[in-house]
Amino acid sequence: MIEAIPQTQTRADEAFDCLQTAIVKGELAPGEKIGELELCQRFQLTRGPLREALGRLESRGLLVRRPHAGVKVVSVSTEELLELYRIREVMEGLAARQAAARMTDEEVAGLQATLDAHEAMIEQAQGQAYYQAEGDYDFHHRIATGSRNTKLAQMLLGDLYYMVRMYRYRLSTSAGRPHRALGEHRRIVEAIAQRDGELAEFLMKRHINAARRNIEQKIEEGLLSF
Amino acid sequence: MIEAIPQTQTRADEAFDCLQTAIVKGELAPGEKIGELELCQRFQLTRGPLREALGRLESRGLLVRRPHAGVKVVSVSTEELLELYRIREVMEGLAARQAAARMTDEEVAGLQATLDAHEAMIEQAQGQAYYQAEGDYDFHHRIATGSRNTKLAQMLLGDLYYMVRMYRYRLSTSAGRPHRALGEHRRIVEAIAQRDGELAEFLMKRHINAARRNIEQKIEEGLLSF
DNA sequence: TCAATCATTTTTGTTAACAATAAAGCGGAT
DNA sequence: ATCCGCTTTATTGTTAACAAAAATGATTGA
Repeated sequence: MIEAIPQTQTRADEAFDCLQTAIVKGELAPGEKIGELELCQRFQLTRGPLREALGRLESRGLLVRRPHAGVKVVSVSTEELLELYRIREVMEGLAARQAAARMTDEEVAGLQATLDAHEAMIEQAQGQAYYQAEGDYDFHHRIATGSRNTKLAQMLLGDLYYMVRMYRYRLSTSAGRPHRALGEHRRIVEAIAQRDGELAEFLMKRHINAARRNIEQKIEEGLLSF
Repeated sequence: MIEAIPQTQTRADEAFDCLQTAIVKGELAPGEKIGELELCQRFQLTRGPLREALGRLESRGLLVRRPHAGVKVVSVSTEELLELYRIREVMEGLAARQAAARMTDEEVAGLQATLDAHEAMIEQAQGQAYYQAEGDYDFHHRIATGSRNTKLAQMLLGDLYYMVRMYRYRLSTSAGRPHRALGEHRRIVEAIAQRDGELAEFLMKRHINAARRNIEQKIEEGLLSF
């Protein structure tokens, strides 16, 4: 009974994780036709589990698959990234509202703690992009789970966030504006702590809206062209 | 070139479709442990494609799968159905807003035509539940695609609507209130036709909110207990 | 020289046999 | 009699061989 969790990770699960991170990190070029055999020897597995993983990834929209024509990673555009942010705006607004009503006090405290850690990280490391992104991801992750809305959390954590991260890697869009984002995060947590769901929703929507406009601006400046 | 679309439907696709409809229609009981072999001979296919389809369905949250323990259809609760409507409210609100800005005039005309057909159907058939549900589905379907937001449409059409239909079958929740819903639909289309995105979003949110409260009321009356 | 058709070859889709794991049933001991 | 442990068994996970389809390349005709 040393093993508390049996959790026999199946090969298909491994394949799914490996491929997902590989796609998100851009190690697999978009549009590139990629063979199953190649993937097999690359990730050290056989075609059965691989195909199962491919099916899951296709279902999630990370790659497209034409019968007998192979798989290729989805092509991405800046327009689609902006559309993703529009979806995030309404969904995470809902998540914040429900989180304000349903999060336990302990969860709220944990949320504040992550913000403190995040602030220290920014000051110390001058806002290194990686930790910045990681902190941001942690924040939104906690609120999504805090909503206690199973399907909502599933859609955000399982679909949208992976998509956003993929686009960000592809377009090398660092989150930018670390201090300002942190301030917005603080206000959102404040509203949640006061159990003010409407305010939390409003602030979260404005927060994501600002992030989207920030990307739009960069595009106009030609910094994100590709 | 008689064949415009090659579309070699693969067996895994067939399996996916068959299983999805079977789950949605409630032909597979929730919680029931169901063997792969049983599914194979039931749908006349082998385990390879079947497993691929199972992976996709698991990824979409229609069934859960524990390693070596088999698959079972997700259990559902009225609370989760209400949560689905909360998600629909914000997502379809967004869809309506974007549809107002992006739908072509032809699409708007088509939307109005479906509403006319729907109205005729209701008067003639005294609002038979099936056609009622079908018309409702068609309406929301058109707006989702009309938003021109690829991921949004994918999430609504590929995930949420199947979920909602499954819950409705399980809880035998007929949509109810056909005339009132039709009127709400008309107002939404009106707003879209006038390219008033904000109004369309507001009306759509209120429409879905009303549907949710209708279900809540039925639950309180004990009509939906199970 | 270019185009079109046919054969080759690669790659995907499918199937069936094999291995591993967990559930279930049986037996013994307390 | 009940509980614990072991063995059995059935089901899942995996692998490799097989079949089919499409892309590629060469050859032949115009």
